[in-house]
Amino acid sequence: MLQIYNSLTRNKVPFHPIVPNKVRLYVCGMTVYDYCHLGHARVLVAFDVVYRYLMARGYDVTYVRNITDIDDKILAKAQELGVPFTAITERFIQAMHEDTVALGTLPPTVEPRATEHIPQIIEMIHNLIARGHAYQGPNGDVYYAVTSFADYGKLSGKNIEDLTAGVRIDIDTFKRNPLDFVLWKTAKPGEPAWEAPWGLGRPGWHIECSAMSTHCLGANFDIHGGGADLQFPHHENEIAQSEGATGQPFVNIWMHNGFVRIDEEKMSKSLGNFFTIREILKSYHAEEVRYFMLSGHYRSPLNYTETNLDNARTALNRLYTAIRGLDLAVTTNATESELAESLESEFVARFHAAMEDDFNTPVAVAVLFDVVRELNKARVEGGDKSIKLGITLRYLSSILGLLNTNPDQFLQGAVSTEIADTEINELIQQRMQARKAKNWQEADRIRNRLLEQKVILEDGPQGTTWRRL
RNA sequence: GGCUGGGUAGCAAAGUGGCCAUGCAGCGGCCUGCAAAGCCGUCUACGCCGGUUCAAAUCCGGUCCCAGCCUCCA
Repeated sequence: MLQIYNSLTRNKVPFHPIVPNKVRLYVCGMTVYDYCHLGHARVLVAFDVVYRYLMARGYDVTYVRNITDIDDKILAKAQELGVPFTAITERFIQAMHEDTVALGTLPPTVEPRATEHIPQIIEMIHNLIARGHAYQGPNGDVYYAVTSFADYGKLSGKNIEDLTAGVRIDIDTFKRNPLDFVLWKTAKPGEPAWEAPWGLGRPGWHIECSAMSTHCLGANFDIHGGGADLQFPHHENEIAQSEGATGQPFVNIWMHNGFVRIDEEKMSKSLGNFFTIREILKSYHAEEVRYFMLSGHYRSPLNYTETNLDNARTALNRLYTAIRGLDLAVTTNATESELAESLESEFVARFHAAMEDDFNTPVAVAVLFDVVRELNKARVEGGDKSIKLGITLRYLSSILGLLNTNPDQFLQGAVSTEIADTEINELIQQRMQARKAKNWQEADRIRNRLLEQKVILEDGPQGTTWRRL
């Protein structure tokens, strides 16, 4: 039985989809005004694994991940560069897609954009006003009245009194309550704007997610995810908006992933201590980044260090080395039931037990290494058992989005420009001659020379193979 | 100040009452021309102080430290 930690109730709950066998999943995606950093990579990978695992369990999953393509920061950047805001969003949407492809994440079922859902946003604001949850201020902006929603604070464990006590004094406010937030923002001259009953303007940040999720998945759906920093106020406000507008319960399970940290501090744009995905990919294979993310539980903080990425590299090398040279063609795109005869059920069961416990990837990964040990032992003997273990390893890894590359390609792949494959092979040939002549000094000289180029040679019964460090 | 989480060996990271996590690194051995890879064995743990229990890293109380949210943020 799959158990998922629900941020709303702060405990693990058995997962029962609202519609049997169907899962509706919404994840807050990116605001596209800059390149994605490792923190974004973590959300992408964490929910990619949730998506993959739910599908592996046989669920028909609708995965919605939105794009925020209208927002103050986007407008600020457009102004700074003197270009239309769409030039900014187009550029960074494309960059984001490049990053998601590089990270090996599956594309979501739908990727809605705020600017393409203005009618739905307007309709929801209209409903909120009609139901007494929203009002138009003297400045023309439309606000959500937090005191009109009795459950406000239920997700983040806050209450209106405490929040009010700590609120900053905002002199030019047109809000009835300092905690009220903008649903519709009146456009200043020159700003992009859409027609609405309350005048030309644009949606506030929180309303778009309510409108898009409801539009794509219905008023009540199964799982809503995002980074832990979105829990308050963003997700709290989404609940207030959606439940206020529809009168129905909004989301059954809220999932929040932990942060990526640098020097024990949250990685974020505002702190300026971030690495973009594309920067990291200059030094590390995307799969190493993914392994690094999965080596910790999705709710725990994850400390970014080069040592940790290097550890991910050696760990992944061990996994790939285990299946190198095995003929596992049969596994391509097969489902678990199709593969049943080819899998070692004990490891499959342990893997599922780990994943069913709130997607416990560190334990699931540990199972992979147990498979590796058995596999390496079986390979000495040869025969069917090693194939079966290899298929098991690759199948289970695929659920985590790992080991999808050809092993030789991965182990010999260059991350940055280094010594060319042809030159490596030439040197290996030279060394082979030296070894035949038992000229060990020359053989070792060549091996050391390659090692300086971060190429490791492995002499086996079938000849010499190589891999990059 | 209010509210969440967390402190596990050299590093990373699970576990949550009694038995092995796991990966890397270290040490010893096997294998190898020597290595590498692999296999076998092995050493470093549960922040601190009390308590409950036959038994606690795991439960309870206290205490110290860390991170996050309360402002845009994945």
